[in-house]
Amino acid sequence: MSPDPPHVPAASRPHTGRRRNPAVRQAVLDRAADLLARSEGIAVSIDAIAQAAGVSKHTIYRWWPSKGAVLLEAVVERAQEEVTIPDTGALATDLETFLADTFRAVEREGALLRGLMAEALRETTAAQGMREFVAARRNELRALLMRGQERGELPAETDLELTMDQIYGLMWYRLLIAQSPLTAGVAAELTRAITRPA
Amino acid sequence: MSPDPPHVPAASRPHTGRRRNPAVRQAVLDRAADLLARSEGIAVSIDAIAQAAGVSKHTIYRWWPSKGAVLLEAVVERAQEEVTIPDTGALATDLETFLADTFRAVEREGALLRGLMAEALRETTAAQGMREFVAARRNELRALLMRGQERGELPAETDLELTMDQIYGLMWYRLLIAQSPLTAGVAAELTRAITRPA
DNA sequence: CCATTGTCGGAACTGTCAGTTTCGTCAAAT
DNA sequence: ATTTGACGAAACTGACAGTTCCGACAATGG
Repeated sequence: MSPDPPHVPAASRPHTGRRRNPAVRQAVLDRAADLLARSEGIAVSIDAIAQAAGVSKHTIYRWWPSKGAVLLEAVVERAQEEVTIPDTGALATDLETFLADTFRAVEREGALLRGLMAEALRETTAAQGMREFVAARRNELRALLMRGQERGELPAETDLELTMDQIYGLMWYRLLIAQSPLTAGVAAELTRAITRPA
Repeated sequence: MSPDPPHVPAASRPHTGRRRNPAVRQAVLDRAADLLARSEGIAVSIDAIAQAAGVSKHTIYRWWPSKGAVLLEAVVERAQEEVTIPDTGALATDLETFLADTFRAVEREGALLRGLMAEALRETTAAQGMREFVAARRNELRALLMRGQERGELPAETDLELTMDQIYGLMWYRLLIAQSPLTAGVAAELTRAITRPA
């Protein structure tokens, strides 16, 4: 997930030469996310990111293998502190809160996620990274659902993987295809549909 | 959906000059679909389609406004006769059959749909066309679900739009992101989840 | 038969963009 | 002071979408 420096100093010789400027990394990621979020539809070029960040293209390609990798890391960094995993003891409450938080974050960073998806569809490294990112998010949701299932709030025979596909599927579908909103109301309704008492 | 001829003959003067060669249209669409289905991951270029179809690029751009439009029409044409809408009188049976058929078609033309999605994410006309295509598919499913709802096989308060988002969402999610299979078993399980007795 | 209208292939062209390379500069560590 | 490596500037390559120009050819109307 983090950038892959091509010149890794050997363990024996700790370091020589000028050190990497951390401000560069941050500037690139921040401006990449900004540009992506702003320029709805139009693709964001590496040149544009470089110029906006006040950084040379060379430097970007020193630390990231491709444009997709930059976008991916920008998304991951933004998404990191967006959603907390609730644990109130009631599945319906936990799920609705989680979904509402997630949807809000997705609505805010929608253009960014669309741009990332576009990249993932034409570049293997971005696709791989995105699958890892998505898997991490799934793990959070799975834990939440399993707690509910263990408490008997969800039938034991419910296939959680399928349920998660329905949830995240709906989210991406609305984001990418239908372009319909992901409101708190949708979170509530979806929660009702999933936890519908048997 | 159909190509938009830039030189529409006026109604008063029926036609003059050489007529359009229908074989060209078919060759372009067929080879576009083939290339798209085959070249998993790598984008298909207009030059490649033109060469494979034995047609000049000029001719393609005479009849289609953009690459996305070509891909879209190729997909639509392939999808036209793939799925029939069952009406057996039992929602569970109808839905499972419909989903199994749909999933089989999607599995077969997965690369094609991914290519189309990539195009739709960076081009407005392709995105617009895809939304229309998707809406048409939704209408079929909606009719199927409504019949079941009227028979009381689905609670009256079930939001069909949300249900369809869950179904098509799962499909696209697996196709685009998870890259997990869409088997007949998934169709059965999803049907159970949707028609779960209250 | 012949002028007109429009289709088609070939090929050159423009513009954009990802990714590479070269060069010169500057900072940190020995 | 010398080495190692980070950085900017800028030129470059190659791919590709979309455009334009040309010349050939086919259908139609007179």
